[in-house]
Amino acid sequence: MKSNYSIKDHFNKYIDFTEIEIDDILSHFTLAEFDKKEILLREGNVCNHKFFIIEGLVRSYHLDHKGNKKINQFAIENWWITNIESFVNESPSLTSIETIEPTKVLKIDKNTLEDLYIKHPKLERYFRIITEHMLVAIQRRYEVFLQLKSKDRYLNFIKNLPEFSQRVPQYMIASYLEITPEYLSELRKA
Amino acid sequence: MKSNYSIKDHFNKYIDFTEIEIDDILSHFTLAEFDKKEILLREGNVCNHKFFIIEGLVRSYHLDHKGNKKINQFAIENWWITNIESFVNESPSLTSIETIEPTKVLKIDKNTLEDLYIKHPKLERYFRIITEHMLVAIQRRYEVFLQLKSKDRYLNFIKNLPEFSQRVPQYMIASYLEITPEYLSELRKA
DNA sequence: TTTATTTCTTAAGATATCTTAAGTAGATTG
DNA sequence: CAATCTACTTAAGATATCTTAAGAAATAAA
Repeated sequence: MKSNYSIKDHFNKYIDFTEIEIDDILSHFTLAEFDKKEILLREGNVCNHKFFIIEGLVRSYHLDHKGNKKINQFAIENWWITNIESFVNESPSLTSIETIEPTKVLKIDKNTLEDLYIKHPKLERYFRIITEHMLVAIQRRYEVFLQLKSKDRYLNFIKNLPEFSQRVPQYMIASYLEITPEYLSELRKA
Repeated sequence: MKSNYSIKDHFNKYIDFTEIEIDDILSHFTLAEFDKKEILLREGNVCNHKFFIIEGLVRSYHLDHKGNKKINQFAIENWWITNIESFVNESPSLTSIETIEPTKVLKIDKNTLEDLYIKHPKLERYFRIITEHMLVAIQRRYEVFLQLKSKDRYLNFIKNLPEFSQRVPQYMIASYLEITPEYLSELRKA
């Protein structure tokens, strides 16, 4: 495992790992590469991995009763993505994770990660902290949601995640914002 | 610190602590008692504590632009509550936490908790796991939200949290479900 | 018990957002 | 370059939900 990926910086941003520790940890990660529109996790399967995105862009979605893909997460470089519910409970995932751009990830499976927690308590600390941050982020995201009307959600989105508005097609943003593409189009005009 | 509170069982449900460990950990918690309608955390202050509810019922809310209290969380016996964003970032809390019933909590402040993490890595593991579970719960909650219309959100709520529908007044449930009390009333009739 | 406060209900009109259906522009493939 | 598919726009009518205002019922206080 090449060990000069950006994930090293990410680890060190939160925890003071030694070079040795990081190399040992990273030696248990696997690099995987995907073309665009490839599936990392398929709805219905158990999600056994956490994915760290080295390069690229993915979305997580589920199919609603009409067969529409409802997007609940995007992730880009230096973000973790998984279906946490499936990962924690080892239950069938309610979402699929699919690339939007060609994507490289480092992935680690649950059992290996559990072993690493024992061997490297610092790693468990890292994930305790990361998980807290995710909790904050998701809470903030949904609160914005509940408090803002469609138009303001959209403005809020392009302001806070400008990179996404460049790299993600409009209709996917609409889906993520829980707006119909038609109505978003109208809002953008107004 | 009396150490036969239900919190012991809660710890042991996730992690195999020894009696000694738990007693040491609990010796750093403080018991606090509140009447109904008392404030545990006031919007604008930094939330330095995590609260474990021994007995009672609380809500977390923030004031919207019209001065309405928008409830974003309830918590009862054996639940943790805090404002995680404020706690993690040491930023002013965007929510208040207030009792609905007379309530007893065990509370621990951030610095003490950080020290305990060092002394008892098992405790850090406990919170890593707890935090993952919260992440799952909040994600699931909001996804229900985005997918269901008002009526089904309400039915879903009384089905999954029947205890709350008994102990919490209707207009607070309406607030939590992001429905006006008038419309909820109408939905209940229909 | 009487009064005051809190909680719940009813109904009419207003608004945000969706649905459907069609058309246009842009991108990708043959 | 033509053809096909994908993404975006427009507009009319339908629906869910909110707003406002008022009154009824229940609970707590005096």
